[in-house]
Amino acid sequence: MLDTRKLDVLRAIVEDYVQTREPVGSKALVDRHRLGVSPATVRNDMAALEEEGFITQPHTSAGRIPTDKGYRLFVDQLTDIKPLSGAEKRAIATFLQGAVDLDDVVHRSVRLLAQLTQQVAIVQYPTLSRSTVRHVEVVTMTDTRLLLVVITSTGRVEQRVIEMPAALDDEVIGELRARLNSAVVGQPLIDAATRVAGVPEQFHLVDQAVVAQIVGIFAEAVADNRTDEKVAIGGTANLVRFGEDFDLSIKPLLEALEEHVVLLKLLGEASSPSLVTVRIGHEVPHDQLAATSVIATGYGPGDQALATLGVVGPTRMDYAGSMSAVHAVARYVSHILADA
Amino acid sequence: MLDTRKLDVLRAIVEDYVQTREPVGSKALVDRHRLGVSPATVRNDMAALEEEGFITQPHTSAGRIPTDKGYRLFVDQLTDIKPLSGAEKRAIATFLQGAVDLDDVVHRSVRLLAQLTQQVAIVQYPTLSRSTVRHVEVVTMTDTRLLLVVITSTGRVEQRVIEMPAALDDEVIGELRARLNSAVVGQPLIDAATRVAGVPEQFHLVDQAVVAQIVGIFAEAVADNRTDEKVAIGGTANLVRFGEDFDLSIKPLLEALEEHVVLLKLLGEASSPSLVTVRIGHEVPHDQLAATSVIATGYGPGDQALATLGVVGPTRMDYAGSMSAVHAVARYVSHILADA
DNA sequence: GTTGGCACTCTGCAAACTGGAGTGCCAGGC
DNA sequence: GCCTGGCACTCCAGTTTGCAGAGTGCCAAC
Repeated sequence: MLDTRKLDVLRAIVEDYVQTREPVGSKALVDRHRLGVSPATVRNDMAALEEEGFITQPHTSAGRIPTDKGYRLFVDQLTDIKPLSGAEKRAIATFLQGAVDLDDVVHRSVRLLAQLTQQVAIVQYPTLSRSTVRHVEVVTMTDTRLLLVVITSTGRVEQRVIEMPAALDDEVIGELRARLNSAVVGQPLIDAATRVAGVPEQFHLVDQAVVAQIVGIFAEAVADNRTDEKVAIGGTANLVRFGEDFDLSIKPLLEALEEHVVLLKLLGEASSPSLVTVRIGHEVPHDQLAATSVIATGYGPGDQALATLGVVGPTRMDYAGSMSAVHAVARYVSHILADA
Repeated sequence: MLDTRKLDVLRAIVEDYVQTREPVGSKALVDRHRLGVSPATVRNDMAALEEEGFITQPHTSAGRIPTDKGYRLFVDQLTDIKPLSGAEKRAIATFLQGAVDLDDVVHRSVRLLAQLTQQVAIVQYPTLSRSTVRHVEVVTMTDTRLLLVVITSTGRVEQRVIEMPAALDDEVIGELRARLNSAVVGQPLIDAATRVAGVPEQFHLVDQAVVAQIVGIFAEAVADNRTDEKVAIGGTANLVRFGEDFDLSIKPLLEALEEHVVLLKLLGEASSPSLVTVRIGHEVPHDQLAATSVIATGYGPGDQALATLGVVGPTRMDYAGSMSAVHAVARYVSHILADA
């Protein structure tokens, strides 16, 4: 039904349309590509492709543009993840190498991704749920105020200020620190809340009430997955191009970028870093973004997917280039996290 | 030269133009405002105002629009910071009250500000330079890897991973922790680097080299004012309105929002929270943003200005409302920081 | 100093027009 | 049987033209 020439024609249409942003006609196609046939033949192929729903005409007597289905076929069969050039790889490596902490890694990644793809880039912070506790610190601020700091294996730091109903001895606080640490260090964060449940009863009766309260807040802070919603965004200036090139209104996208919950839904489940997910147009789980595509993949130390990163752009985008950029950045970030 | 009626006319022009987004003519003015004179008289006043450079005509036989100079006069003399309603105040208070840590305070503030003003909101994180050290924590991660955590009086947490050339005894690390803390706790962060200079020589000769290296990185991290550039941005979706209502291209603004250094220049020096700064059009220190205005003020515990927050919008904006919102949010945030 | 009137200017919008690009189809050729 | 050149047809996009409306500046009268 679709012989190789028709596939070639589809590929040519996608490539031209991505580049020129204009419906592409049969003549322009044979001029720009060595198809070896005449415009009339191409027209017949186009009619077949349109019949199958891979391309469409904005109006009679206009050129063709790919449909979402056409992009899908293009992505699935007609394009490979092209490896980046050595120079590009080196640029990525050196750019990310300089990061001093997790925040820095995330921010550098998002900038890099935005610059490489010329799209809007999104990087989710590594989820806390699958990381382990590295250290718990209890700091006295005033008599009745403590600061609880939890450091995780991915380098994230959670902190919480606690008001106590009564002062605690420095000694007791030292003991609390020790017991909390021995209860949870090395354990998955997700288990931490239950692991500390027994801590208060290890204390003197007089201190138990206060300790129980502190431990309660600790458990709460640790169970709180609000922080899983944390994301960094970059390349919003590229949105302007979307609006210009494109009839696409950038309003829904800007709104989505403000709503981190929505964003995370766009990025989708964290997949393996070696697997790049592409969602095209209506496949994106948000009605108002039917004209945008999302390219995403997971990342994390040792290839376990802790979080997702990716780019968002118009359906008419350079899929091959963006996919390889996303893939490469995810690999390097994973690498760095494994080191740190 | 400018009698009160002319000033009234200017005020009316600004108000109408802000609301309707269209050049305002003499007839429309007398219809919408009780000026008590005829259109012809208003026309004479308009001619005078134009002569003085407060208003201008986009083209002959169009209505007038305020110039930057006109807005300036309006802001300086014709408008007062109108107090917010009780309901608004309560909304601000409850919305900010729920914050659990500094990050949360900043993010809530920026959202709130964006929502109140319907502009793009910017909140700078409290500068580290003027805050004091509350606690230093040294955490062993592996034999040759330490995590240094510095907690400041404004609730910010700085962390740095350190690779050591050789392992250190737990005892030595404990001593290091104690000596670092006693050297800098309660001291201004800005002095911390010099205050720890003498720490290494207090150690056994065998450990001095390694300790010196750690202290060096500590000093570096603390002196690093890279973190002063940290800002949160909200309400970017409101940019769409700017583009629509307005011939203003949002591109330079989006670019500025990506460049935190530029942003901070826009916000300007942190002023007292009771003093709201307004920069109008060409007064904004960025050529490409000649059609935008910035309203900013400082905030910080006890009215010492640690950082700046504000909004950015088209020169044609609701100055009175935005100024009061900026003022109110700065006050509440300062209040919360003083508490925490 | 204020007002009503009047001639003039300029935009913004709609309708009409035209050139060009692209298609579909068909008959002829390899 | 598939490919090709030719041709009539369609539709958009950009331009021109015309017109109504809004606003101004100026002047003479109050």
